[in-house]
Amino acid sequence: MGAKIWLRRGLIQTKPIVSFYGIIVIIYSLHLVRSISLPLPKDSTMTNRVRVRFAPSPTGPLHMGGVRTALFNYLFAKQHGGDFILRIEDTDTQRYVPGAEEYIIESLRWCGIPPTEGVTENGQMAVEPSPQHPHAPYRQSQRKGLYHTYAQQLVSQGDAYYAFDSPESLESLRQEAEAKGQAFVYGPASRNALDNSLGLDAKETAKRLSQNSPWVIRFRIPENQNIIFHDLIRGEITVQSNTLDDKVLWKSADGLPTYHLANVVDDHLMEISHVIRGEEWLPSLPLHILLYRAFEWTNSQPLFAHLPLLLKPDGKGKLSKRDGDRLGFPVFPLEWKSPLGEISKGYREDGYIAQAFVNMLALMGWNPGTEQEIFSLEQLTHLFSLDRVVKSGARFNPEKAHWFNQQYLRTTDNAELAASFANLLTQASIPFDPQKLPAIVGLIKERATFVKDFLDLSDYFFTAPTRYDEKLVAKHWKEDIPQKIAAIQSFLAQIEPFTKESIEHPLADYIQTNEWSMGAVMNALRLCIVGAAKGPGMADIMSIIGKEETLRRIANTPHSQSAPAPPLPF
RNA sequence: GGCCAGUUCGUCUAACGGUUAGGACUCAAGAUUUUCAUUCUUGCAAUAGGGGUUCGAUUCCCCUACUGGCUACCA
Repeated sequence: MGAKIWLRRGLIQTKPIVSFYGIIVIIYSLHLVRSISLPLPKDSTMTNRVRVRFAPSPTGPLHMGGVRTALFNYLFAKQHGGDFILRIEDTDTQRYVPGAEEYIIESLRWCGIPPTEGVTENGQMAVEPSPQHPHAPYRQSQRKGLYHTYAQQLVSQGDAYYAFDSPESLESLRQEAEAKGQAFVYGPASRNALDNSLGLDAKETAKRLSQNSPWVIRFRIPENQNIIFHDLIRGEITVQSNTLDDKVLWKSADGLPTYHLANVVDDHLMEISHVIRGEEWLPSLPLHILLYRAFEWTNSQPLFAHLPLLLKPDGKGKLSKRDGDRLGFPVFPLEWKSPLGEISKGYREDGYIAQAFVNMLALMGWNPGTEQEIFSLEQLTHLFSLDRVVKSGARFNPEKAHWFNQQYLRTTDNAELAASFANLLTQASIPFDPQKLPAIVGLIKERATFVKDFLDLSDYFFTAPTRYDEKLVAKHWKEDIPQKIAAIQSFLAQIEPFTKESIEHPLADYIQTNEWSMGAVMNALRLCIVGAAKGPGMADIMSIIGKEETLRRIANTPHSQSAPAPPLPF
């Protein structure tokens, strides 16, 4: 436990703590005599620079869970003055989706968490190594040759072998086992009876390989070992090697490595210090640990942290694209058009402020231990800690997402909001005075969650009411009202200049000196000007729409001049 | 089925052996306000169950239940 924390500290400090590591090594060896215990602490000669990577697969748009993983990587890197690398894991040629890579890059950019390495300024993946991008290329499909060498190395060391079993034969073995209520495992217990190079001599294997028969390379899981490893979030985990299977490292289908091989090789070559990824990878960690060991890279092996998953708002399982469609909230940061033309909502297009989205994501599975909930990216960078990442999955709550946006909206500058509101008004063909927009926005933004709410919240600033809320009419348009409104009309006509200050108190005084009910008169006036029970103070509204428009609206209110007024025809 | 991880209000979470178990979202009530909203106050609401260890367990250990992930020539 303590060691876990110390290990982390050791890594992120710049001063050498050789003797300290020495102690840890001794403790380890005493403790785990017959077990493989990894990771061992870093070799003190290596650089202690924090280097993390976000390594998505371009099989579709980046899910908000993926964005959160990227965010945590970004925060961790920034906090330690390290590097945040984007690596594209496109070794699955079957599921590759054009445009997904660009989408990922654009999403990170929108969220304000762009990678510092792997992507050049124009948003393209760096292909040629450069001082800024020393490990290019960062697309695994372009690193193919590299992996082959390492796969061969494992075979020649005896840590991996060629397997010739057809997918069909494996499938039937699986079904057989399933029929008996068991699970088929291609591993220590079964591999000797299967069609692979373990039972063949070198000549025979070479012959089989040259015969053009399809082959894969499988990792040879060692037998009867307790594999003990550490996760920065979950602590120590032990797995019995016999329960693992001999995973395919090299595919015959497309002649590319699988995730497991490519991932370990690249993390090593790219000098990754911490692997921060989703919990779905936890079951593969023992395999990865074994791979580091086989390559004898344990001294520079990264530390691992597996993040809890994001769960559906209701029901069972992890958050998926369908939940968004079903419940009406975005699951993706940006809108996505699939190659088939299917459109998925995005937070950006739905009107979310990027920082609100990021803030919400940061608090899913992490918290600083205080009661503060609103954080700038800057603050998050200072406060973030893997120690405070929660272990259990977090159910996503769309309502809380609204709340975050509401919080950010009200602190956003009026001029900035006015600019996006102006676009909205133009689209809706509503004429407006750009000069007045910031003031209007300032009056209504506390009532809104999104900029798009402004439309309904402020319609009366741009157009006179055409309908009058019936309930309000019944409640506030009493028999004596038309007379009083007519009097107020005359009173307002005398006010010059027509500003909030010149209206507010004089009007209140006028009403009071007449010994009228403030509520009754003001509500009736609101009915004339707004047509509904909404909006800021009447003086605010009237000063913005101007004297002329104010008087016109009063005059145009049905029955405002006649007295007594019949309650119809509103 | 097997393996791994998890389990505190409806939801997100705090409390790293001693608290009237705290906060936030949602919901409800009240106050303020010329309306709506904001704001403020209050309320509803939780330690999965069972065993241990301990003076004392949400916290440590074990069992059970449940939840999630993985179990592909996908990542």
